[in-house]
Amino acid sequence: MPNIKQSKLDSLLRAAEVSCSENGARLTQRRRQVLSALMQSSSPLSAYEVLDLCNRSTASAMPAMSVYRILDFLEQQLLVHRLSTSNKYVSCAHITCDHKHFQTTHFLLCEGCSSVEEVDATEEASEALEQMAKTVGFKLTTQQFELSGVCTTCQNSASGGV
Amino acid sequence: MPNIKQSKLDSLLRAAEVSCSENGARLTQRRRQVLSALMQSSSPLSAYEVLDLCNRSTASAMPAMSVYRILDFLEQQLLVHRLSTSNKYVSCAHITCDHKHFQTTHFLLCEGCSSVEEVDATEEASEALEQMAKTVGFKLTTQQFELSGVCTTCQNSASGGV
DNA sequence: GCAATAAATGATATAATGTATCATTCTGGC
DNA sequence: GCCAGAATGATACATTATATCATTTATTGC
Repeated sequence: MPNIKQSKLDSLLRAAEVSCSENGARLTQRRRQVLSALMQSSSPLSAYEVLDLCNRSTASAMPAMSVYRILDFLEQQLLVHRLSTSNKYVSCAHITCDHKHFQTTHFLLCEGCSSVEEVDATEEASEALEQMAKTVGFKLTTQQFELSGVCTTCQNSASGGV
Repeated sequence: MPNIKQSKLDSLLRAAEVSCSENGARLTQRRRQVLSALMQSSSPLSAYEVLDLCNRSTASAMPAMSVYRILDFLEQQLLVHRLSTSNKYVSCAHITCDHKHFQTTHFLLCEGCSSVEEVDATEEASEALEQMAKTVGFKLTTQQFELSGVCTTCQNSASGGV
């Protein structure tokens, strides 16, 4: 059961297709299948979870190898992000808008419902972190972090969401 | 070849032993062996890298299972930290001092030499990040991040260190 | 349209990583 | 020494990831 409307999914996939072709890449059937699985999930998925979903929705079994290859591709196309703390994948929240990725996107991971919120780094946070790193001589090369917390919904439903 | 002096290693291990006994835990031979391997490494090690090191230094082969168990133990004792982005382990930088861990320790990971610097979060950084999360309704539960960058040494040796 | 070429996927094997389970050994308290 | 619990050994297996080569599918130049 999709967590998003079909119409929404369609428009996302169309936008993804456009985005690919602008890069001279193709959003093939298989790639669309993988991307679609991620888009319909409310939480990040591991490569094998994606695989299972894909193999549930169609008759022709996809090999694990393909999933890894396709996830790599989608990540390069910035259609999908890899969360390194959990080693899972989420579809990018900015596929339909003109949002630019300057290595300054943070991911807020809800411990209750496993949902992910993709937010831009604030100027203050970036500077404070850079400053902090500087005190030990470090120069940050990325401003893309994964922060654990609790989302609004789960804060309200004190139990911790479902 | 150890990257630290034997005397330094000894004092670290002694401090670790004291720390354990204060918690009613024991730093056994095996645990000491694992911890020692991490202490002597200048960069984080995966569980299997630790295993290899342990099995190189002694005749009696340690099973992988033990390494995982022992790493869990050492992590609980705060003698070792697990880096979730790389799924590797580093020995704590504050074993010999009275440093407290309040979930506010950041890890700066050098892309050049893979070294790790353990730093306390600054007030500014913590607040800025909390504020950022707040804008989307998130409440952070931890302030322990892993930031990629380049350390002083590697910045100077432009090649990227070795 | 069609061959040549490149891109993408399939298929298989295998490497690497992590966990479950039960047996055995070690340790401290009595 | 004996016992209970902690720690480790040993084995099997589950999960995750990659290497490699064959096959299919698309693209390009003609």
